[in-house]
Formats: sequence, C-alpha cells, structure tokens
Amino acid sequence: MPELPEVETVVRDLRPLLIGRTLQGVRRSAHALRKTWSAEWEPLLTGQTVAALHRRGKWILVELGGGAFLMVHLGMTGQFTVRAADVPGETHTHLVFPLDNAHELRFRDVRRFGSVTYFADRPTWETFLSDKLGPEPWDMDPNAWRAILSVTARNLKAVLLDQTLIAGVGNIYADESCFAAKLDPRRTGNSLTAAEANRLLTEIRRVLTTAIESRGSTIRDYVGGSGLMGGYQDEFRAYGRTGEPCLKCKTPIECIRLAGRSTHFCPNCQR
DNA sequence: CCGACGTCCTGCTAGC
DNA sequence: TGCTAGCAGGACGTCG
Repeated sequence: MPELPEVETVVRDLRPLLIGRTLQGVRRSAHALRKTWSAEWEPLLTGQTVAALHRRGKWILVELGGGAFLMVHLGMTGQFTVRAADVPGETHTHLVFPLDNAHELRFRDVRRFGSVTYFADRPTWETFLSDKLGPEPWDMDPNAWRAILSVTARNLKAVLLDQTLIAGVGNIYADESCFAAKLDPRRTGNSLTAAEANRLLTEIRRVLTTAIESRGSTIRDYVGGSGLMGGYQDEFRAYGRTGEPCLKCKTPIECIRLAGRSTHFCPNCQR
C-alpha cells in the first residue's frame, strides 16, 4: 500500500514526535509479522533515545542514539504512528513502544505483510538493502535509466514495480507516472526511445513530488505518522478510474492485469 | 539468467 | 437481504 510518498509522509510526521524521545520498552501481539520480531532485541532498544528518522525506498529507518536502527516496512496495510498512551490501541496493533512522554510508538498492520526488524548499525542494514533497492528516483542518473530500460523485454509496469531497478514506485504511482508520461504500460523497456525514457523518469519524479506535497494517497488503511489521511487520491488521473472518462480526452480509462497487478491507463493518450 | 506467477494475511464489496 | 469469489498502496520464493 504505502509507496514512497506515503512512507515519506510518515517519516516527516514522526520526526517531531519521536526525535529526542526515549523508548521505554516493547509490547507485542501474539501474531507473527512477515519477519519475526525477536525478543532478544527488546533489552537492546529499551532506554535508547531516537536520534533521527530516514527513508530509503519504501523502508523506514529509526536511528537510535546508540547507533542501532529499527527498520520498518509497512507492506500493504501497515501503520506506524505515535499516539497518546491513553488512546486505546486499535485491533491488529502488533508492536507498541512506550515513550517517555505518555505517548506510544505503534505498529499496526491488518494483513501483516509488513515488518519491524533491528539492525545493530548502519552498515548492516545498508548491506541488507543493497541488493534489494535501486536508486531513489531523484538520484537515478538518466543515462543509467535509459540503459536499464534498453536491456529489458519486460513491460513498463513490471519495470516500475521492480524495487531493484528504481526504489519507491508502487502500483498507484506506476500507473500515474505512465499516464503523465503518455506511455502505454504494456510497452517493453527496450521499445522506448531515449526521449521517452527521459520523459518517464521526469514524470515519475514529478508525480512523486506532487504526491508528497499532498501527504500521499489514502485508499483504505493508510495514515501518516500522526494519524492524518493523505490527499493525493483526489488527484488520480488513471489509478482507480476504470471506465471513467480520461481527464484529457474523455476516452474511458481501461483496467487490465499487468505484472500481476491491476493497471489503469488511457488507451488513447498513452502510446 | 530472466520473467511470470503463486503465496503470505485479513477485510471489504461487487455481483449474483 | 445474504452469500461468496475476488481483489487490495508489497515483496519474495519458486518454477519454467
């Protein structure tokens, strides 16, 4: 669910709520997350002060004063929020970190595709992510992007969803980026001209930046770090608009299955 | 090696 | 009105 703009919003929301706060301990539910939470981490975290929050792709990194990190992935339905301790926890809250100010850092995840894991230091998580994540969209060198596309027979949708090629794009923003770039998501990477590849990267960056400014998109579960919903769902031009008229040419938006995901596009504008 | 597809999990709803 | 098949912001393992 949460893609780069939603994860970035969570991180920005959490910074003023978490930095300088001390973790008082850990409470957890009986349910297993995608990656197992280890009880051995709990004494290592307790008493640690939050020094910084970072985002890399769709991953959140909570940097602790002692040099260790909590690495969080929200999966499809994850929520990572700070709430007053006297506000009752919602169902599917799997990890609770009481803070030193009568608040709690809470990880809630209905489908449990998300995870929270502990890393002893920065090199350890950087190594863990190194073979999983390509560059951030704004760090992607246009020459490298053209090279990536030129050597693959996969369709654009599959390329955009592949986190090892470019980090942070998910199902919503893949569709919105293809629409903005006027490219048919069924096109193969190696069919794009250099100009088309450049256009796609430009539009990915623009769409993601605009979505961050709107605090991301709330379809169902997503909320920011303080519980606020996103606003970019009102700006969708392709995603979720099946059968509705294209906002440019009135042609009904089509929905097909691509890379195993529902894919929305305008068959007239996107070529 | 690359690309396609099933699987993990729960909740909601479109369509019968 | 009531039921259920199918689908949902993701990632990863397996198979051909």
